[in-house]
Order: sequence, then structure tokens, then C-alpha cells
Amino acid sequence: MPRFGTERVRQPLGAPINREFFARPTIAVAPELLGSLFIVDAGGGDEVRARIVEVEAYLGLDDPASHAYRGPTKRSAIMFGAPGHLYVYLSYGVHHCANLICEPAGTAGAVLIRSAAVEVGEDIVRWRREEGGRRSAVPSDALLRGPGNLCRGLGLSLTDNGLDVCSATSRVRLIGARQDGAVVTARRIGISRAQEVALRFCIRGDAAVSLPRP
DNA sequence: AGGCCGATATTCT
DNA sequence: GAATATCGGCCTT
Repeated sequence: MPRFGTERVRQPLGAPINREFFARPTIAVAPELLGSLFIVDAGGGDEVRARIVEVEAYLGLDDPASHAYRGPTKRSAIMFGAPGHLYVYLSYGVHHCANLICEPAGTAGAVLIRSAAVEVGEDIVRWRREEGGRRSAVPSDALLRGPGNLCRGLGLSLTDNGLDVCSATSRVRLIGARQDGAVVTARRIGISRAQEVALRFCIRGDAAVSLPRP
């Protein structure tokens, strides 16, 4: 086994991200997901593609801000399961949040996808974010800004919980891509415990990153 | 530019 | 009963 935090799994550019990539320490996976393309089938042969610009790492039994902190529950058990799967949960009973499971099976960890920039399918996203029966008029950069908005714009909900993003036939997939911008770290958003650790990773200066921008 | 609030599922006290 | 990995609207500086 490689030592914690030192191993490298190089992603073939433009190719699907494989399970080995996710079966590593969450804290190593999180920043390397920046720049990757998140792909969601939209029905009728259409798809939405979005470039990930902001993520947060949520660790396991030693991270008080993680759903896995108190061990597996009905909701959080998936965080202890196989890597490369989607963990979608309902936040405040209203908004969905999407995560990618990391670490080998048996060890908990997940990366929360906080924000992305729409590359393909902007009109589909605008309709998903409709307000008052009309397509959303928010600026393009804000369509998938924030974890709740991201799930709404991509059409992700509890029915997508557990999807294998490493499967070529899955409704939700990922394509690896190198990102050239600088990665900036910051403290995680909206938590009350473990506030001191810098486990939020953003592409510096990207307009699709949520506020407050580091 | 920032504070308070309501909506409300899951989990914890 | 209270807290929470949120968001948009409405209010006050």
C-alpha cells in the first residue's frame, strides 16, 4: 500500500476517472478533482457538462464536521462503502448536496462538489433552475454555484444516491482534465465544528466559485 | 454588504 | 426539541 498522501494516480486527460483514483485519501482526491468534467445525462440524448471549480473534503471518524463522524447511519453508511460512487443527501430538508465517495471500502470519506461552470447544456440548466415557470435569468457563472444550486441545476436528487460514476453507462460520469489555474485552500463553508482546518479547494479567481471567495 | 428568517429530512440530545 | 455540509428574500446599515 502506498503511504498516506504521497501516492500519485495520474489521470489520462479526457478519459473517464477510474475507481483507483477515488480509492485514495480524500484529502488527496479533493484538489485533483478541480477542472474535471461532471457529466449528467438529461434525457433525449442530451447531457450537461460542467467543469468542477470548488470542492470540500469530508473525512471519516476523525472529522467532526463529517456525516461519517459518529459511524455509519442509514444515511451515512454509503460514505464507508465503495469509492467512485455518488452520495446525495438532503440538506436542511430542502436542498440536495452531491458528494463523491473516496478511500477504499471500509474507510469513510467523500468530496462535496460545491460549484461548477457549465460547459455544455446551459439552457437545460436554466430550465432546471426555473423560477416562477420561467427559465432562470441568473448570470451563467452562478448557475451551478453552491452545492444546493449545483444539484438543482444538474437535476441530481436522492434517486441518484449510490450511482457508480466510474461506470460508462451511468447517468452521472466524470472525465478527468488538468486544470491550469492555481488551487487556493480555505476553511469549509457552513459548518460549526472543525472550522480551523482548510479542506475547501477552489480554482483561484474563477467566477463560478461560491461566496465568500478565498 | 450583511443579518435574520423560513422551508423541513435526518440525526442527535 | 435542537442542530445541520443551504438558499433566496426581505430587511437594515
